[in-house]
Amino acid sequence: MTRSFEPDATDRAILRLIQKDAALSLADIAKEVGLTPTPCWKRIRKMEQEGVITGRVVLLDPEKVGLGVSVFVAIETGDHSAPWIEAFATTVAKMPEIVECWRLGGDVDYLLRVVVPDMQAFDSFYRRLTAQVPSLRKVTSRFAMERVKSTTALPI
Amino acid sequence: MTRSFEPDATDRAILRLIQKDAALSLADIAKEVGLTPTPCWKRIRKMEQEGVITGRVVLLDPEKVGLGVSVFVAIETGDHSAPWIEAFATTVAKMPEIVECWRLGGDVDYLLRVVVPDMQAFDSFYRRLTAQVPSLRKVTSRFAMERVKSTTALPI
DNA sequence: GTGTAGAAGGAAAATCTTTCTGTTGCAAGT
DNA sequence: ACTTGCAACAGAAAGATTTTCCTTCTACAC
Repeated sequence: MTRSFEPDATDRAILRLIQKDAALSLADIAKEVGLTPTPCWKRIRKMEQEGVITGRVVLLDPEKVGLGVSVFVAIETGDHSAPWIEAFATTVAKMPEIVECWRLGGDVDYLLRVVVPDMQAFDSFYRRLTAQVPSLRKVTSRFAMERVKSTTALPI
Repeated sequence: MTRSFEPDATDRAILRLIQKDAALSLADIAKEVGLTPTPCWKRIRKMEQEGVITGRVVLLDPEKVGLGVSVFVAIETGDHSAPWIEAFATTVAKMPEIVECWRLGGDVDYLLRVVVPDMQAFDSFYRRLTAQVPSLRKVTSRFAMERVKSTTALPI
């Protein structure tokens, strides 16, 4: 796979800035990277069109909105067929409590992060998950005690 | 812990929208939630001041910027003292490849997600991590094969 | 050398958004 | 019924984004 996009030092500088704070005005970004607003805007638009920038979002404090409990769920499946994988992905997509789902190599097949208000809500989620997904061989839930670090900024 | 902020249905509707797309104009948001731009803006500003909204960021496609490899690192430590915990948190904060770090309850003490360009870069990271952090009892790395789901939008 | 094409930057104007002002309407409490 | 407080609205001002057009620089051909 050859990369279609090769950001130069200025592109990277812009990305580093707006990965941290997308509310910066073009004037501010431009000043930081040593350009005027126009070429800066052109670079950002190009990166949006090429799909390098996939979106702009606001981040919320989970505690403040009553969603302070994160649980990691490690799943080992007994069925590795394509239809099972596809059905599982569909189920995952439909459950908003699942904010992350990764298919892994090795002993664990899937790792989920689930966000809920409290343990009771997690229990309710857990029942729904295990009821809907067949062929689960082993499901291990680990509760997060502390969010030591969590960033959306990639180390570019 | 009593929640200082109680969002009403309109606040939640606004948050659901801008969690998905923060580039929406106030006019668009207002139309969606059935308000005019001004009260809408006041609600958003209030939520920013109260810390409910912690930031606005752009999200990047990891593949497109050459950071397509995510690795989950599960850590069991032999030292559970406060100074060790603090030193570990400091080290984690300083390593930009670590995009997430959670302290867990149960058998695994910490779970990290590490983002790197390739396996070689992961090896380099791994060496640096194990060299800098003392008293690691067990470190298990699992490579992500597929990002089935990954969202910053909380199920509010 | 000279000419040309393409890429990247910049200035200024047009357009659109955000932010602020003052005002109105509604609901709860007296 | 009257006040009080909150949340909404309309419209204006301030500010940001987006467009247009122009200049510069480099690479390549003649």
